[in-house]
Amino acid sequence: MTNSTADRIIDIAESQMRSGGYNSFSFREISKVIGIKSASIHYHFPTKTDLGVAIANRYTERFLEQLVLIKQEVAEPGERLQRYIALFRYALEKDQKMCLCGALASETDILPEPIRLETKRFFEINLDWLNTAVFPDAPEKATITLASLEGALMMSKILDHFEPFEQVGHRLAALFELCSEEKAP
Amino acid sequence: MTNSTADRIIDIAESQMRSGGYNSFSFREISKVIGIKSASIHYHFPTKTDLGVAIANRYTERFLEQLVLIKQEVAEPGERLQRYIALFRYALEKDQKMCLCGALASETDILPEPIRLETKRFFEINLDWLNTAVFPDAPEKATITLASLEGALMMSKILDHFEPFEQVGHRLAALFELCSEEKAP
DNA sequence: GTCTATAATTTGATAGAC
DNA sequence: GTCTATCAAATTATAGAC
Repeated sequence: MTNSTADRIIDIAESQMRSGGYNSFSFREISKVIGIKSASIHYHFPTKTDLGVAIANRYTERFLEQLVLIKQEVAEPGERLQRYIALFRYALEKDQKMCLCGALASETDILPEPIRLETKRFFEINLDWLNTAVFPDAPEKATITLASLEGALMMSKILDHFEPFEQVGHRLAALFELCSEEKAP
Repeated sequence: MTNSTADRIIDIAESQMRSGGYNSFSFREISKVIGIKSASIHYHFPTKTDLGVAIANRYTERFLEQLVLIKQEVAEPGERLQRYIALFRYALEKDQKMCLCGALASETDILPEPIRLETKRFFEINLDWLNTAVFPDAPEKATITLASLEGALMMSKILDHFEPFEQVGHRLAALFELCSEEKAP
């Protein structure tokens, strides 16, 4: 059994969005790839905003599934962090693309409101998870973890090399282990 | 004396690019804002790619000027880092926009080649500067500094709050001061 | 569910007058 | 340098047949 047409539409649109943002996917392009007419896409998703929300929602829900899985399978916070980093590494090395919500967050100002809210939700969910599952003590660590991973994807894409991402992943592990509890001046 | 038309074109296009990326600015929109016809813009910049390169180049050169200035005015690495962080804070709090090259790097795959290369140059220049002026000992720190600052802008934009950026800025300072020299397992 | 046909708008770009 | 006029292409979207 294969995917539904709606799923395939989301597949292709998501891929294009992760490459070039919200203004970089079109009904025509999607229709060419899957071999139907662009008018048919409107049957599944009446407007472009509707499709955009569906894409962001599926992406966030799938990501959340992985977060739940990690929490179930791994108890030790340091190893949970490694598994979390691996989610972003997968995006970079296998998909060779940005995190969808990272690509969208860079365009916050031009996103239709429903898509902006769904993108925001992705970041809130990730911060919540990091705060509870990895850094129960220091809330700022969740922020720098997510920020540096999103930035690392961006840098590895433009520099066309995995090294920036791996350096950040390595540093995050060190940050976790070595600076466990300190105070600022 | 006021700016030249070419400068004003770049001003507006840069602003739109920083809000929504490369596919988010158009000759028509620019022409409306500055009160000339879109055909006139082609006199200054024959193609959209030409304009895009000019925008990225001016942005990078201006940023580089600031980096040189910091190096001249401040000797202490920790204070240099504070001044560096302030460049990004300015982008967020005064312009209320992404770093131009951060917005473009997220769209690496769809950028015309000359724009991609100019964007890449921005990151290379920043890493070079951080490595020589702030972290002469540990090269990976430059990467996590730039990555987390770009990611912090992205997060503060989508979460619509300065807190993520300030948390990252605070953490970077702590990273600099407290984990000055350690080894990983 | 998918098609044809079409509308209305926007886009980057060019030719040539002034 | 800026204009008018125009173009070809791409965009989102709708109406209605099958």
